[in-house]
Amino acid sequence: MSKMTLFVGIDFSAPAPEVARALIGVTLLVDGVGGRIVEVEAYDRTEPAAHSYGGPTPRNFSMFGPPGRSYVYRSHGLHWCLNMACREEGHGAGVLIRALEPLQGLDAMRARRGLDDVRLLCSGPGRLCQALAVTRAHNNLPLDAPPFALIAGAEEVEVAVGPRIGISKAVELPWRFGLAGSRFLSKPFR
DNA sequence: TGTATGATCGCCT
DNA sequence: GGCGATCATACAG
Repeated sequence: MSKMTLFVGIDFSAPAPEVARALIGVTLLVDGVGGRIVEVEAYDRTEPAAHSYGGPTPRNFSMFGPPGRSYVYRSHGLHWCLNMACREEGHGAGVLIRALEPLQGLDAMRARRGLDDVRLLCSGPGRLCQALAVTRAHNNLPLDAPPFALIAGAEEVEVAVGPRIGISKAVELPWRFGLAGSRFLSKPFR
């Protein structure tokens, strides 16, 4: 495994579901603001719910570049969503970051979100990007260099698994992963 | 607690 | 021209 793809103990050249599971409990910061990752989803080119399904396009090209880079896209015309590219270069896979447990920069996040409730600051892919001020400017950047920072979790975590949310194809794949029992999930696991 | 709906943009067919 | 890897609000039960 290359040095470019291995940091915080995560090999981003591994398959998306493996990377997704490994990311639970890792702390993600953007310009020093962020928290612990509590919910993610895996996507892969071989499966029709993925943006990379069908090959590279102007929107999704960063999922086909080196693993360990960001893929940021706009959802429904108003929200930004953050992914981490994985698998080997050229494959087209990623992990969608769906929820964080806010830890650092609470005031900045509250101001950007326009609300006080910590539980609502980062409990959803669009919400978290608003709280961390992630936009198209953050697309296709290495995740182990500023403004991004990834910090390994200190303790073992129990990971819950279930079907992905908000998609209409490949609904049956159990590719949503979360920190079991966390109050900061976008939706509880059953 | 849940279902429905509008906002609003860019990519893909 | 249609359709989202969404969110906040509005209303029903």
